[in-house]
Amino acid sequence: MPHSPFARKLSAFVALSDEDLGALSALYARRRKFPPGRDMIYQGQKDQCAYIVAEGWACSYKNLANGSRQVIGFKIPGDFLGLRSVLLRTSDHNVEPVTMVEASEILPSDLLNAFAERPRLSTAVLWAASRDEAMLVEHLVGLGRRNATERTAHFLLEMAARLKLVGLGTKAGYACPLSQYLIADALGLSAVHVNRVLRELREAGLVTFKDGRVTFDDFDGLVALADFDRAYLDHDGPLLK
Amino acid sequence: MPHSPFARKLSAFVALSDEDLGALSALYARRRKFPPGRDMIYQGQKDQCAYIVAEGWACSYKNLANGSRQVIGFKIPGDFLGLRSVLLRTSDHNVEPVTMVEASEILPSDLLNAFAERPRLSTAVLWAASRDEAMLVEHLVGLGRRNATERTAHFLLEMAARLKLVGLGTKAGYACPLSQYLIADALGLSAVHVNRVLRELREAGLVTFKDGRVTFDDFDGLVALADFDRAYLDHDGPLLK
DNA sequence: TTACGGGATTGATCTGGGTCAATGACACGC
DNA sequence: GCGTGTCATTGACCCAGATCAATCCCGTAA
Repeated sequence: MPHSPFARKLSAFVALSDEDLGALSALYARRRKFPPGRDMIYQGQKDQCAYIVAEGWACSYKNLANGSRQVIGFKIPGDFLGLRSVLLRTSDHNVEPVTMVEASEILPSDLLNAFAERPRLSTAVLWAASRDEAMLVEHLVGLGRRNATERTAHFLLEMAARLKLVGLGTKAGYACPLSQYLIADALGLSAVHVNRVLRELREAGLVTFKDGRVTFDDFDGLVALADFDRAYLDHDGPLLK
Repeated sequence: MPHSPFARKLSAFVALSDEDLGALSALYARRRKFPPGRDMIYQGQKDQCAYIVAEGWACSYKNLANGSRQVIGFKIPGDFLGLRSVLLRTSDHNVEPVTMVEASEILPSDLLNAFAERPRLSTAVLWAASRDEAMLVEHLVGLGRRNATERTAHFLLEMAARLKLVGLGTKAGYACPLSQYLIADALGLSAVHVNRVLRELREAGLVTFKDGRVTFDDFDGLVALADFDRAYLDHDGPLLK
């Protein structure tokens, strides 16, 4: 089974036929590279393509009138990107490559045709979208009701769980290319305060964030502190067989 | 066209055939009532039904370990409810009726069958989910980067725009059954502070929130204060014809 | 008619996290 | 070898919004 990480992710939820898988891989024939420094998707842009990330990290964000910005989420290999922009026809956010990103481009028309012809594929993508939405909800809850420490701990754990699923991390830690500024924009904090919180977590012997790497010193302790429940990232076998 | 508000909403985006519409209305044969006081959906519940709200307001929320809670969003007539719970097979949140709610129950199996047989319906629901996600993103951005006043103003405007779409509000105002406690839990603030912010907005001649009613005294001024852009709630004609 | 309970309202006080400012530590292009 | 830019780090101080504590209003039940 020479499937892409994305195909593997979808198959875990909705059993896809060979035809479905064929239609899926036909979608992403065109592979593109995006160096950091220039956004892949711009807010307000119409008829935007969608992408499936193959390599690298990206982040989706929104700029506010008051000059600040809020990072909505980070995208890692296997993630779908820009689905909302395609369906709503105008992108409501920007996407910026954090590292060099390699992604397969999907034309809106191809995507909609595939949905029309391969209903299972459509359900599978709807599932993937639901999973993304669950992460969004967790993020929202964190911004609304968790303090800076819990929020940071939760964030580091969520990334660990997501990366582990695509083989880019273990319970011990993972490579993390994010600056403290980016993390601050994701967590609704200032970079200065993120720095302080990371120090606290390190001094408490919970996690170490250093030189582009997150190392868990006390995984269970961190889970307890963050009240982290990974249920929202899991699933237990295909819904449709 | 004796369509439900939900069918009308979907049709605005994806042109649905009579067969599609038939399949849609077959889905929600069973109408149920939910009085306030008992949740319609519980976190952790499996094999949850989905609902389409016909009457009343509900709110989805999550309880945290630290005792606080975060309201994810409010559901009004025409809204789909519990789609994520069906697709992920376990509900990650609670849904509580704010007023008496009337809703059509949809069995998970019926929903999945309808998706398999009516691809357009599936795409239409995916669109509705994207629209909900756009609201979620706006909410997240508000919690992360807007201050209490902007956040409150934005919230009141968003509800106005949504209610207007289903004929429950005008530019002048709308009936709003929410307590200040509920609004606080949605905005990540304390009820006391929501009260103060509402007073400020009233004294500034922008909006009045009183006796279960929101009245706009200076709509444009409020839009300016909140940096409100309703693009994320709009769409311009069917994507699929 | 009184008691009661859920909201709304306001004042007083406290604090988590922001802001400002300075200093290091590298990695680069020239 | 030397500027220059980006990120990390730390200290000093400040403020938006939380918390605590009353009071009020009003609908409902006994």
